[in-house]
Amino acid sequence: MNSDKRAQILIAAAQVFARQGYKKASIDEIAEEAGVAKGTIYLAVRSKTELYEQAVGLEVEAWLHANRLSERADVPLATLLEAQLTDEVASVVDFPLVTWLLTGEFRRVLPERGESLEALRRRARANLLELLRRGARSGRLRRDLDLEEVAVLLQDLEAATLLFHNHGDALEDAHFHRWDTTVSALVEGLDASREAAPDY
Amino acid sequence: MNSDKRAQILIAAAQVFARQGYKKASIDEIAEEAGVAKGTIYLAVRSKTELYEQAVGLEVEAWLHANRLSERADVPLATLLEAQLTDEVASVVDFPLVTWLLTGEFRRVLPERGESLEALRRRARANLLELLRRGARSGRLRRDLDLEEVAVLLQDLEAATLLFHNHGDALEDAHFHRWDTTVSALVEGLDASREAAPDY
Amino acid sequence: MNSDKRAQILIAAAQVFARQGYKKASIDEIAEEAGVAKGTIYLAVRSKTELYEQAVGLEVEAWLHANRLSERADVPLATLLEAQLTDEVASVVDFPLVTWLLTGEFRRVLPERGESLEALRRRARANLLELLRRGARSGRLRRDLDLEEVAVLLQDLEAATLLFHNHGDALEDAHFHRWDTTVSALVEGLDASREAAPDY
Amino acid sequence: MNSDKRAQILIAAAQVFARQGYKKASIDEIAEEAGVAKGTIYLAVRSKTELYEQAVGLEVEAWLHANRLSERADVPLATLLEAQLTDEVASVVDFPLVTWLLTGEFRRVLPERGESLEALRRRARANLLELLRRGARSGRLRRDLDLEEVAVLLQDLEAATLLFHNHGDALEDAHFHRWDTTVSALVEGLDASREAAPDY
DNA sequence: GATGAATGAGCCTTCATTCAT
DNA sequence: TATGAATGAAGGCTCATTCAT
Repeated sequence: MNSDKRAQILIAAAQVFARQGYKKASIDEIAEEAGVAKGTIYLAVRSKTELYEQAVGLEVEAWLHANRLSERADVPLATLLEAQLTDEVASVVDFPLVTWLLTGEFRRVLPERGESLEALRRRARANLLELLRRGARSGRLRRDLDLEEVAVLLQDLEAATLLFHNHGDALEDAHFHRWDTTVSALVEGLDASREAAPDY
Repeated sequence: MNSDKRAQILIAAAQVFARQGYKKASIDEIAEEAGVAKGTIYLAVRSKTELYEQAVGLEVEAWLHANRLSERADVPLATLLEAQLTDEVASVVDFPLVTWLLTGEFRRVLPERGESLEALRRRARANLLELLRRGARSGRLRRDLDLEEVAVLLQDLEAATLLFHNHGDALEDAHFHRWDTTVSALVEGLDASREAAPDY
Repeated sequence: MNSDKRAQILIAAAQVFARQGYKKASIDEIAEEAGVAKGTIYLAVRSKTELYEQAVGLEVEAWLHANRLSERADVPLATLLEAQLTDEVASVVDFPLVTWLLTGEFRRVLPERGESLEALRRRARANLLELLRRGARSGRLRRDLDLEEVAVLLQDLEAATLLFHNHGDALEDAHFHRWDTTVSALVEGLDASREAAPDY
Repeated sequence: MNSDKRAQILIAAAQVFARQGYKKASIDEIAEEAGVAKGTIYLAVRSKTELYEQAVGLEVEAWLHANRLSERADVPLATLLEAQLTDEVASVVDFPLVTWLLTGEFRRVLPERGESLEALRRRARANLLELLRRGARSGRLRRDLDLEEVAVLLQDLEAATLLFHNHGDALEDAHFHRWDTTVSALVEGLDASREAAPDY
């Protein structure tokens, strides 16, 4: 299986899954969207379940790449983090399956694949985690933080915000105002200078 | 069809729909959950579509009843509204189909039943609307407000908040802090003393 | 089970079977037509199959009674036979299940009840057979005839004619002209004076 | 869908429909008769309704082909027509669905497909109509005749006769005697020499 | 006896999956 | 490797039949 064709299938699958939902999406429609025969899909994946997982996985990678970290080192961590969070949330509209992953729709569709779900969510935190690690290496982060845990917290914040986004209504302005405040507060709370004083 | 048995079926349907999603839920599983035979389902409803609508409808009623208005008249409207919004949002975790209704999942599942969707959403605004009407009758609300429109706004606020709630995580505290602010601002904006001056 | 109610059910069944065909007719519709509950039907018969047989049986009896023989003895046998055939054929439009019985539709519906079919067809020949027997007793019939066989022949003639009747079209006039001829020829062929001469 | 397999399915369907009637015939039984899986049926047709129509259609074609016109030009039209009618009627015993079509059973089964019924009946008149047209071209037919209407008349005659045929019994001889007379009369009535004199 | 709610086998149809080409 | 015809399990729905009242 040529890698291009494989990607072509997964992209088509992502589009159809986004359009129809998991159950209603049919292999027939995905094959047509991809411009291949039905059987070819089963050369790329073993089942519809795996097709869904792979499609989500590919979209996560594309989303991560679209939001990959810049190498600029002269910008304060707080600014970088806030920009990263905002960009990831804003770009997710082009990656609907990432929304499903972050908001838990994925779990409802494939309840028996919780493990796969967690792996994908973890992967989706890669950029944030890397950013935190850089902050830690440069000493700008409180040293008592579990970076994984912080990344999870930030991802949950993204998830919640992303859900807001889906409701393009009058609340959005109010929400984005609060968004700034929240992110600022969080990022400030991570600052090295706030490190808990040892108990002595 | 005995009313109790009908309710029993609708409740079972609500559980299975909540667990599996609309498409994946099977009449067989719903019948087993309800402890009746498959055919019995069709004594209560005419189709799976109607079963879904009725199950959502019943859950809306139960949710409205769980959050029915008290008759206390000595409490300020702003306080009552804020409490009502908070209660409705907090209780929705026990009524997953209400979540689907408010967040638009319903529309994805039954796109051809938009009318039914709107009717159910309207019904789900009943408590808020009644509270606003009481406020209007007692002169504590700006008279130039379209109460229906205000109720829609509040319902949208609930929908967004409710999506937050689904992520029972560390963000909750931060969120509830913002919640207070938002509701307060909204309710204050409705106050009679802010009424637009007539144009003369 | 009161005999009137039983008849009421069988008559309703006959009407619905005539309207819908065997398979499409539902016990529900028959019960409603009869003005009884579904369960009551099963006090009268054991199954839909039996209901069909009984309904046909009742209609055969009603049809035989509507065409019962007069006692006039002074009329030539040929005239009586011709009148009897014509009357039976003409009256069958009010007894649609008799049509089904005679034309074999019955056999297609209940292939495993061929025996019952034959019994009903035999019963439906009762008037003709009795007329033939009277003719035989009064010596007006060739003595070498098997009366049962002759009755079958006449019944088949009825069946064919009856099928013609179902096509209320331009052929009818032509057909009735031939009908006279055919019946005359047949009846004349039965005349005692034509009895085959012994071979000696 | 291979054309042979499609025909195989339609032929099997025709057999089962002929055996069981439309309602009682099951897709399962048809699939088994055809030696294919149930799903394969739905590669050939979209529904049981269409399967029935196509099966009738195929049988009509096979019947028309079995009775296709010879090219002999030296035979009188009356003789050709009589032979054609006799052949078509005689051969219909091998095409039971054609019987259903001509006698109106089709209409009882699929009352909502009256249009399809008419199209099939029209198609089933193709040979007769072509023969009439040849007669018209060679001047052997009254010129004031609507050939379609004449074909309908002949088809109705076939339908009625065909019903006779279904009772392979002692009446047949008598019937065929009348058949000759009727067809002769009809065909003679079509003769060019009987053409109505113009009104002047 | 009479009722009709309840049952569940059986039907048509869909679609994920397989496999001969 | 790629195809798509073929498969058959599974699902929504109907309706003959049963049985508690």
